[in-house]
Amino acid sequence: MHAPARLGEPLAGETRLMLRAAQLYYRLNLTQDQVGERLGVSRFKVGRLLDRALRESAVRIEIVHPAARLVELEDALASRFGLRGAVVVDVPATGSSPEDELLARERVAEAGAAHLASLRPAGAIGVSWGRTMLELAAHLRPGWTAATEIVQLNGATSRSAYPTRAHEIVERFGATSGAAIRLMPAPAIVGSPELRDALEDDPSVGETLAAAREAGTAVFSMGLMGPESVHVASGYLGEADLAALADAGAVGDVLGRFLSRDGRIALPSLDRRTIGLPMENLREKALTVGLAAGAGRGPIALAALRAGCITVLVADEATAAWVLDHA
Amino acid sequence: MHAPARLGEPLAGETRLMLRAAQLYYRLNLTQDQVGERLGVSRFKVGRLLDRALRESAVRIEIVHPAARLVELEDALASRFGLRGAVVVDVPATGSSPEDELLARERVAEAGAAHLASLRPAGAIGVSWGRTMLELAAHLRPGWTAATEIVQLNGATSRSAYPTRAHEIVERFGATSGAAIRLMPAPAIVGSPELRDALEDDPSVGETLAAAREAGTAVFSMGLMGPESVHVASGYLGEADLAALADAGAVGDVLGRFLSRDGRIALPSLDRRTIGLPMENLREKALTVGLAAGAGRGPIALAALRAGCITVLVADEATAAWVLDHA
DNA sequence: CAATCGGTTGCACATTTGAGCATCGCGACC
DNA sequence: GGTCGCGATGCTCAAATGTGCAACCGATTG
Repeated sequence: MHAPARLGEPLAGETRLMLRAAQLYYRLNLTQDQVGERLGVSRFKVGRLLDRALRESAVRIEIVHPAARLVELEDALASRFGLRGAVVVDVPATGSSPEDELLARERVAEAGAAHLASLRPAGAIGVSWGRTMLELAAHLRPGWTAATEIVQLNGATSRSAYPTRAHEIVERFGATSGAAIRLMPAPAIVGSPELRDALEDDPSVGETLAAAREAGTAVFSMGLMGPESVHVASGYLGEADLAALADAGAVGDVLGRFLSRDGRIALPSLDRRTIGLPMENLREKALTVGLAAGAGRGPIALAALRAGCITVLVADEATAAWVLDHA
Repeated sequence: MHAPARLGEPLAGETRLMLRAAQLYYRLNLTQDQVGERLGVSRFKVGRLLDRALRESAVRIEIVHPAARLVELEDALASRFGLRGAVVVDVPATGSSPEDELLARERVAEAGAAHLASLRPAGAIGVSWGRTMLELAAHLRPGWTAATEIVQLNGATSRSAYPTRAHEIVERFGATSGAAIRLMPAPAIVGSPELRDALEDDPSVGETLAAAREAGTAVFSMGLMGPESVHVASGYLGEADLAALADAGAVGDVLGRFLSRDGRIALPSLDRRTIGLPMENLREKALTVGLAAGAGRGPIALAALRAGCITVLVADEATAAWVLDHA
């Protein structure tokens, strides 16, 4: 398109004029009028000269702020996946050591809390649990929303020594907003579909589940697939389930629902043993905030986006970049 | 002044907004109104955000055209020395081999011819001689000026086998413009002040000299000091004169007048033996175009500028840069 | 020599942007 | 609890800028 004046070519007078105009206009901040006066041409010509300079990219305008890349990623994510918004967080260290994971979680959770507050969600808000959610809850500031009810979205009562602390999360959401809370007194995953159905039919769980379906807003984090999943630590998943999930191509979970790369339920047999809001109900919500923090979350973030269950994604830079790279 | 957001700091929402505004405004060329609409803020706020982005240099506007540097040098020269104009020419090779010198001369002469034509000088035009002037004359296009008379500014009849070709230059100036010509039938430098005065008093030289004084415009090149000076080749300067000039700190010549670094006549005794327009008359002209082409011309160009005998300088990039560096 | 065509110029007018100013909200300090 | 001051906001109005259009210039061609 633009043939840059080769060095050694005689410089056309027009080009000289153009560059001089650009210097006066952009460096000295003169008006086009003043530039025209100094150069002895009309302001219209100056305007056209500047036009040309821009078109031929003789002047370059670039955004050099260190955070510009984050904003770019946010916009790219939002437009690529039709999101209502995206928040990409810069995390200093991007390794996968426990400390780095912790840091990423902190930063993403903090940004998630701030962004969630800025959205001022009303009515009922459903929340999941997990380390990132716990961190997010810790960052909520009193009065951040005027929501009426906080509902736990999926089962969490631990059967191991490692507590899920789901109640802490829900309580913190409630305490900071003044909303009523509704817990879900059930494990995340049980041994059989029949037991799952029985529990969900029981009012203790069923009423919470109904409220979860009604909530207009959902906030959840994305979990890794593998031995480091919280579901393993919490005792919901055993070796056999893990192996079956791996065979089925699961990449991680959302509300205890394990997804494969393409965003489908990876292992329906397991899904039928999972207690909590089903995928299809999550998809229907007006506002769903999904958090992905830490190394290896790219695949599940992408899967969740493909599943269409996210309207606002909050992620660290590496995860965001991975998602866009592989979309 | 501006503390760039350190990586790892939580990114203030304001900054996000600022960067987003900058992206939309500068990259997508939306109006501030449209940006405001998309970002949900007033156009005034957008304006202020963009202001801030500019002040904090989060956006950088730079002129990247390869010739931009030339224009910068031109402007710097013009303002530093109060010139009416300056033309700096890009010369591909900037060594000091004979071929490089030739190339520099060609390019500067070509640019000088073009610029001279664009100035449309009227009335009488005085010209000097030399290799650069010969080249310049060759580049003059018919009808380049409506001048009435072309006057040779200094003596040139050669006493060696190496001709000065001054008449060719003057004739070419005349032929391309239709102006009458006036040659100066005298050597550049003679053996004694008395002979100089006698020649200048003789009508043959005196009338041309008078016309030279009257001319409103002068065009001349700058010569090197040393054994490679055209005055040595033409036989005007001997070993003794060269040594004396060197002792006196001469750096080059203008119209056969050798100057020291500060722009003064380096060796008055030699100057009194030089035939042609004196420095003080050159200074009085409304328009004087001085050409400096080739390695080592920096010092004489600077000296001539300091002498105040140049209103338009035409030089190669290296010379221009040298002058500004040492001014 | 007239006709025509592409490209450039300046202009009137609409849009966009900037500057100064009154107002508002909020926190600090009496 | 009042009020003072500061920063942020939005407004009006003027300046600056972009756009479509008609006139014009110079070159080419029938």
